[in-house]
Amino acid sequence: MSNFLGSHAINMDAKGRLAIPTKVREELAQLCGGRIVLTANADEERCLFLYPEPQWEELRPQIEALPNMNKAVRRLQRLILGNAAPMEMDANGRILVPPTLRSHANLEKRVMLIGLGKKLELWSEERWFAMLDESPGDDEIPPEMEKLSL
Amino acid sequence: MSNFLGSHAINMDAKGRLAIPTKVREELAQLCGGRIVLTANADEERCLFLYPEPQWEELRPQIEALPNMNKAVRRLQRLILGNAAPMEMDANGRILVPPTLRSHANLEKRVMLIGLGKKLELWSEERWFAMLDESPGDDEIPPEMEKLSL
DNA sequence: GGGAAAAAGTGGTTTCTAGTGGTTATTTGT
DNA sequence: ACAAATAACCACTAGAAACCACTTTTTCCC
Repeated sequence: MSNFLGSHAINMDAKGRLAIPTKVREELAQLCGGRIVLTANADEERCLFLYPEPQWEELRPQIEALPNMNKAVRRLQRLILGNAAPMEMDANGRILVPPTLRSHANLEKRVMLIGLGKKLELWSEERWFAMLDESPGDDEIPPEMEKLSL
Repeated sequence: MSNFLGSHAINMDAKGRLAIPTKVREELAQLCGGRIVLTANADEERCLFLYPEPQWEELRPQIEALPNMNKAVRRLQRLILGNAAPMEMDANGRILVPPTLRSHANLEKRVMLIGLGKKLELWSEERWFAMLDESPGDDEIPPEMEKLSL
């Protein structure tokens, strides 16, 4: 089972190629033979999701099946399905980020790759740290989270 | 069962290596073979958590399983999972603190290692003593705490 | 109480591999 | 068919991690 953790600062070169860190690369290799799906996220946060193919194939039907008379649902479908790009790493463990996705998440040279269990997130370094510095906001905290003992 | 207690003042060298005090080192060795997970904390307090692997593996699934359409949940997941770094001590009982975590907790040369039962906390010496001087704040006190008899 | 030995803390060095950039080949579109 | 853009391949460099050596402190024994 996939279990991505930790944050990695990586550089995108002039051609839009991203070198996946060795640790992550090895996990991806044995998990899905390097076949991944890159897509936009659903929220206002403007980062990219990177799913190993099996995890993606688990998620995709659920999103497709959502009843979409609701505007928020249509938006979610358009963002996640409409931006999905299947790809493989090259011989050096790099992926080529499509220009559309690059601009969606505002990726320039300095990029953060964040492991979140079953998936990874790609952030522009600037936005990642800006997000962390923000106040937690005043969304109500779900009871499952209240019960945690860290 | 782990039961870390007490505070230790330790020094970080120029490469970001932290020598774990012998007492703690021995506890970690027999508890988890020296395999630990270092991560950021979830609050505004800006210190690091140090979990023995078994304790971490108890906590991790709970955080991954949280329903994350909620913003506060996503933030928690990104902080705790997204900063988690599994590591082992080197031959001299030292750990290498990743630069990201170093700056998250503002760790420089002088660092405090605090035992809190199942986990340890890492603080910059400066922030540790500043926190102790602060007033307790005005969060409402949970009923479990009200019932304590110290 | 003093000295010696062992253990712990500290800093440096070397080696290897991951990351980076460039070059060539191939494919696609005009 | 030719040109441009994309993809695969190859080679080099810099940084990290493992290894090693030295200094300092503490403890035990004489």
